[in-house]
Amino acid sequence: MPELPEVESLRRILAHSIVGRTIVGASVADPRLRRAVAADLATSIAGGAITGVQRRAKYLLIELHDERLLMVHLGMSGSLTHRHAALDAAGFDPRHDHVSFRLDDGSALVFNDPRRFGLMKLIARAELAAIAELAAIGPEPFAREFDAAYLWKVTRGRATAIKNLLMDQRTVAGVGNIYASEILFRARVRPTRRAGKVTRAELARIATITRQVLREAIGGGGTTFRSYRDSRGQPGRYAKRLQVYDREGQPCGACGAAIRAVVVGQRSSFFCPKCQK
DNA sequence: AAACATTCCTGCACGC
DNA sequence: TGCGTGCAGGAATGTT
Repeated sequence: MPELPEVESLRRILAHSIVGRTIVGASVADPRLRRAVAADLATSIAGGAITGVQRRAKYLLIELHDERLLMVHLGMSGSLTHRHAALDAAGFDPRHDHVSFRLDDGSALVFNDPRRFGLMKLIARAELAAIAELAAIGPEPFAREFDAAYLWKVTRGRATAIKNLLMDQRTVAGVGNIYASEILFRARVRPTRRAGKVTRAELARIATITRQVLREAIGGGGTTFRSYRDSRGQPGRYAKRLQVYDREGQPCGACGAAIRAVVVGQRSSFFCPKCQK
């Protein structure tokens, strides 16, 4: 489910709700995620005081007082909800609540992931840069270095579709299937265009618009297409503002032509055949 | 019942 | 030949 805006929305909420709390205990009901949750996670994390919540690409990094970080990826269907015990025997999902952290105020932080494509592990801050999942990830879209010149450099000579490259985390961090279609629509570039053939002016638009779309989506609390919920169980409000994603056959808001769907790199993609070249 | 918000791995083709 | 890189396709899995 989550791309950068969803993870960032989650981060902002958690930064208010769990920083200052201490993890007093944890339990792993099912360790079988994308990679198995370490057997000692529950015992190792107990006593950890939460000092901050950061994000890198689509990874959430929960900082502990002892220079360790709990690294969480939500995969396709994961969620991290902050539950207040009194409210909530009802919200318990025995099938997919895989990992729970008990906090010192009686609340719980629960990782739920039906498809189990997610990831959860405890790492030392010092090894952050060397973590395999993060090492090859490209610049954050809001970083200075992500600009037209950078995109020019990484797209030249590349035969793959521009949408594939935009979704490749090595190119830029955090863009996934929904926002890639939205960005290319606003930049007026077809998702199928060979990356090496995209012009300098178009790349400049893509860089600017990537930031714009992601910023707006964060402002809307992210997009709920099917199942995304934030840590309070709320859906994102940005879905109603999507202009092409999942809108095959509907009129383009700019020109009225019917939105088309194509498969690019095995992912469904949407575009306006008239506005996007 | 086909499709799905992600990532990782494999195998093949190509160039030096 | 051998090696590195780019690219396509498949797999992991449960839900709607």
